[in-house]
Amino acid sequence: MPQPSAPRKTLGRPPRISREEVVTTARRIVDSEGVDRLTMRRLATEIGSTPMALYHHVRNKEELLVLLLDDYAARALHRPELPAQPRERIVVAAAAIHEALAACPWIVEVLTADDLMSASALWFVEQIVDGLVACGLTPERAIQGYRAIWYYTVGEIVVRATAARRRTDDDRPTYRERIFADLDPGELPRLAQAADHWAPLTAEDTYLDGLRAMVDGLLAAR
Amino acid sequence: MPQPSAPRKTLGRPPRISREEVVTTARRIVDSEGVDRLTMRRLATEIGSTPMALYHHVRNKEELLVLLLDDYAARALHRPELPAQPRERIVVAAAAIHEALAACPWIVEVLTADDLMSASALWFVEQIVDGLVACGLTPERAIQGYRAIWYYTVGEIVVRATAARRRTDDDRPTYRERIFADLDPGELPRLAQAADHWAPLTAEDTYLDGLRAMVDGLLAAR
DNA sequence: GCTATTTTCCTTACATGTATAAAAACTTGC
DNA sequence: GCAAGTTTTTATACATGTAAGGAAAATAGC
Repeated sequence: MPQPSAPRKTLGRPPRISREEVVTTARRIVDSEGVDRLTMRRLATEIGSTPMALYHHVRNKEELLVLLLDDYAARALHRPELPAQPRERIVVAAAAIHEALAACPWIVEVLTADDLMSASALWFVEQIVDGLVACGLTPERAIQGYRAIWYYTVGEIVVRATAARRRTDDDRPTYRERIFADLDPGELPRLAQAADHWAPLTAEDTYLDGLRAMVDGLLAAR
Repeated sequence: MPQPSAPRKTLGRPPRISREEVVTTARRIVDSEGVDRLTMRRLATEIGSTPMALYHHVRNKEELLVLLLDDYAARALHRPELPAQPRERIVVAAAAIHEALAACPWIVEVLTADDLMSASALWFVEQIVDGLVACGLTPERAIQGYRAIWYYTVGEIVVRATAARRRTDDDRPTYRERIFADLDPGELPRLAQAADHWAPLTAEDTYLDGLRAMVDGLLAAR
């Protein structure tokens, strides 16, 4: 792993490829052919090297994907005009992150990363935390609040993306469908009643509603 | 794939293993040696068969894991005494699901399943939806509310589990640590201020706080 | 120039999920 | 009993991530 700060005149065999080149090439593959086509071998040949050489610049494939997400965030996250009102500021900042991530289908495998992803997302995090503080939360509470929002956001994206993947994967009846088919209306009346319109309901995009609810709830807890 | 309803006197070569046997054996392996040791080959030899034979009883490994989760939920989800007050009922039901899932570390890979997982969890879902309706939400809103809670719950578990995995994987400095190390307090004051106690804060278990906030917010939206 | 050291790269090998195609073990219709 | 059809099982093969160990290419000390 190359040291970030190497003031020395470089010792050892000089590298022929760089971490940046690896990431850039990976990005090109993902952009043009989808994340499924990104294999270490493919990337290696594309870059004119061997698979194992990549592992000197990237810890493993997962780290490569995190770096890609990072790179993507830096390009896709444009800072919007934020409303002055703190509560709205929180909502808009979170929604901006959500929108960028949701537009990036391959992201799911990485999204489970620890909190705040890339450096370029930090500004949004700052806005959210600051908004929560401006609404009267203590700094600790504000951070916890941000995390709650982040959990909700990740959950929404991951669940929806997986559901979508499963749907295209296959056309046999889903587990869900079979379960809903034989619901006992005596024991589970609400679900039985909802059985028919469950699918359309879950297809709706209600991220914003949930987000607002979460923010309202966080602020009401003052 | 065996038909659920096969009234006929069974046609074709009689099966030597059953889906149930596959799941049961898989469960034994996971329970005793962890989910990492569950490979299709290992499972096959354990069961006295060949890897590809399993694929006649289970669509693929992911489905096997879903079935395992199902099985786990059926055993681990005990219906608690629910409070009479609807708001508290929602919280307790959701917390019960969360507790069971969080106690099951291998679950993450499956947790991204479409909404409501196993049949045995449906009762909890019913309680949540019913509680929301009892608090005045329309049935549609109640289902959306349940889904928001589910997203939050999945996000919490997935993010925390992945963070934990990454931590044990490696002891090199995290991405997060490096980012926090050089925060610009001018641009990101809240984060810079929080940099030191970010790690302990994120280690805290605040699921319940976020859950209450979400529920409060959902109910306030009436 | 020569050896030691350091860093990067390459070769080989393995475990894994699973696609494909053929074989095996049945029932049914004749 | 035999051909056709159906379902399960097996054998073989491939793509993938990556571990292990050695080769290559540079610098540093002599």
